[in-house]
Amino acid sequence: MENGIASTKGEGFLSRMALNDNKAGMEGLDRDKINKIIMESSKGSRFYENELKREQQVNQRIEKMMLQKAQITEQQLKKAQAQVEKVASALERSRDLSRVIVHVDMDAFYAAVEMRDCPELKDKPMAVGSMSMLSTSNYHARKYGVRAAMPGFIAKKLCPNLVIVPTNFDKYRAVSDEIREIFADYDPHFQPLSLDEAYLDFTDHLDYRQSWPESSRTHHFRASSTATGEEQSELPQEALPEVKDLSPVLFEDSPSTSPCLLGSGGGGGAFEVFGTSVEEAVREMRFRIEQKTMLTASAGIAPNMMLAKVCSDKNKPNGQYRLPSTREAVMDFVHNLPVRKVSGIGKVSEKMLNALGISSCSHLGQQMALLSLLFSETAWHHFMEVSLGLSSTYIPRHEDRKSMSTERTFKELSKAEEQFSLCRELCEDLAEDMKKEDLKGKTVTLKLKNVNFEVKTRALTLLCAVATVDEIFAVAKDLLKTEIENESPQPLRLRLMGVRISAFVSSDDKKPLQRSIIGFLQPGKTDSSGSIQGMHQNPEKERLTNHSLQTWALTCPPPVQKCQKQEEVPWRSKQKGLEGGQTGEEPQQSFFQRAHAKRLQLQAARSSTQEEGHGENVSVINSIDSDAQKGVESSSKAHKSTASDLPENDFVEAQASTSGCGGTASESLTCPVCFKQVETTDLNVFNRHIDQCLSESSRKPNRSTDSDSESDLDLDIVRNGCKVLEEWREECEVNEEKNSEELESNRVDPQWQHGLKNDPTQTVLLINGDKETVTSQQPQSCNDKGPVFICPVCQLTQDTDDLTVFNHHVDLCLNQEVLHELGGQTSSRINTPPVTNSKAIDRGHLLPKQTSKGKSKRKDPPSSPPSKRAKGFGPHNTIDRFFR
DNA sequence: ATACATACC
DNA sequence: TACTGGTATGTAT
Repeated sequence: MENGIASTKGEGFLSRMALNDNKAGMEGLDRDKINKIIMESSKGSRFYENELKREQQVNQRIEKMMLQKAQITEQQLKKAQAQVEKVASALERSRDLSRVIVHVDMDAFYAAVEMRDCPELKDKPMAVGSMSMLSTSNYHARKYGVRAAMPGFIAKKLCPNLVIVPTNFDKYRAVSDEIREIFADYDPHFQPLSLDEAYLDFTDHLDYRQSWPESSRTHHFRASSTATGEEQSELPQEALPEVKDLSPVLFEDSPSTSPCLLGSGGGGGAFEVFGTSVEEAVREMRFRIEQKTMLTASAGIAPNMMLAKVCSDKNKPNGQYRLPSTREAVMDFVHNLPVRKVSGIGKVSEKMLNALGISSCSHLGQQMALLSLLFSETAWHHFMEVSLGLSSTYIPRHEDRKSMSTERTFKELSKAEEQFSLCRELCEDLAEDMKKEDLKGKTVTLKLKNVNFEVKTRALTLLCAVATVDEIFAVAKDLLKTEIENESPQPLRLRLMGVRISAFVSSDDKKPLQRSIIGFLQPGKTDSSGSIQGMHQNPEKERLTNHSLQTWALTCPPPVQKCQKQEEVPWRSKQKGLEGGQTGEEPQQSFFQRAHAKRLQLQAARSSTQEEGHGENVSVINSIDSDAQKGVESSSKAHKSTASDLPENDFVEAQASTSGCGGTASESLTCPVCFKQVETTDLNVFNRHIDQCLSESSRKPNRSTDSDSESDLDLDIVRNGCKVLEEWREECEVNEEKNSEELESNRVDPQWQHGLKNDPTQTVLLINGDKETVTSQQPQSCNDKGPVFICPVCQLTQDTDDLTVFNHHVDLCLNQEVLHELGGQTSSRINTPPVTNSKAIDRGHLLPKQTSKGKSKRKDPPSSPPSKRAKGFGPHNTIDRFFR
């Protein structure tokens, strides 16, 4: 079993350091010679030593795997084989070849832009970046082995004439905007992967295109001026003044050249009419990109994303490749495809697979049984898909960002003081960025890399979302301080520091962020793949859902929200808007948080009408945002004794304690699914109960939603929230009585706070205002004198106080609405192959698809646009059923 | 919830 | 002299 270890690649080179030549433009290089230079340049460096260490870790992993492999019995293998075959056939049944997915990728993007803007560079080997690191290189340089992610100084050794141009991101961004405009003409929902890359679903475009007149498929060669903004979308058919076949950045040795350039000639008014086929459409798109930016792009056309991506590489640069939409062609294509070509399978995975004798996708298929025994479910399912040439056929809309960070590498930094001030700078930058996107997050992570390249991350999750410099720094500083202390008396010898913030909740607390089931039904796009592929994510979501519930039950109420504005009537929120409301960022919030927010809004709305009675409460509610903070601030002062400067802050753990509403008091917990009291305080017991409830409810009849994405909140409340909140309220009321006198002190209870004194303006990170807020206003929510349920769909008051009955009514309403809506727009895409693997759902984990590709972890939606999968809600699987 | 590793551009 | 920076996700604890 030692075999695979170092021998796999034949060389003694560290696999992680060796040249990675599986890139366009790097075929047939003298790898050995190049690797030798790379090694010589690196050997002995701290970087190298660290790589060595990491390589050994990987080797150990492999060793372990091989040991495991050696212990597998025929029996097990056989059994695994059966299992694998089952999954394979289910996957096979789900194969969807009906979509036309295109992956477009600009050729040597940054380098090409620089070459375009500085013709001097055109015939020279050049790269963009610095002596320390290159972002990309032109094709000329690639012949020397110079490529992206290689440090410039090594590149220089490989190619002494290499010209290194500093990056100019603003420029690339501008170009990126230009090409994205073009992308949008072919798929308004295209998904950018980076500045120069995107996935597009051409299916719809092609439908329309069939009936387009030639004039709409005619495109002119650009006038020699600079790229114009709009260009010729559809209309222009008349010759433009002067047109020339400007030939942008060509790659001298590029294998192919844009055909359209050849026939054009230099006369005035040259244009080209493109056909109606996919290839023509894609060629047209590439043509337009070239005319507009003087840069070339390559594209891949295939029935799914993974394949499209591989295809775009095939005829790069300045080429395209189409993989026919037949199972035959796909299997054939995949047969000899090296696993490393697949996005998501990187150095390490490749090496592990290699150790098992797997290098191509066909091997992958042959070894599935073994793989299923050696890898996680997620992993082997992914391998399985790869081997079958399957992946998502649905291009997820751009998802909201999940984190934001900034990090910096520098010359060794060992003085604590400097480290703190650097940390502060990073926080300033980060806060600025956060502000730009109007975000707030609850988790702050500090990243440190020492001079030996060892990386460490330290995170802390707060109860309240933060966004300002002071808030972020307060946390980061403490994290840093802890690390410094841990190391002392040695100093931390840092070479990099970074700060990240995640666990976003929207900054003005009104946006839900976590769409629930309704998100599944967004109009516009519907995944026709459905079935198994669609299910991949569901189990995962089930888990998440479950998890949110669990978490909720035992933690404090969500942060205080802005109470006014927004709809007065919860149910009435936004209506439709295929793209509308949910586009931007909607950080995440659990269903309960949203429910809570809604509730506050309700109260606020109410308060404005029925003054008094709860006058005080009202004022509390209305001033929460501004006042609660101050209140806490001042209290915190009282509590926090002395202020301190940078390094010496108290570090108060900001762990959420148990049970909601501040108390630890409750003897029983309310199940958010069945609404029953569960007589326990044991989290595990309670969780088990919820699990059970969830799996039961998931077996029940269907439900669904309308196609909007945010009215779901309202729905959630109706469905589960009210009752839950009510009980919750009751619980709180009890607690309130017990605690009302302690509220003040609770506010500053160290447990809830994480303060900072450093600066003059004391910053308070954790505010426990929710508690008071919630408790003090409880007595209303869903009803005062008995529940009044208004159906969020038909808007009619329902004459029942039985939640179950009410929910049933809503279900019916929704089903009708959804059917109506779907029938009206995408009837053709609702037909998804029927794959029912309720097992998967119940298991909560089976087939947790992860479209590999670090980026595309996106799980495809079950049968319709994903946008956001439900997290704060249980049974989405019923939705699946509904749509299958 | 954390920490660390992998991956991608 | 010199081996990035930003984001997401998977795995393990």
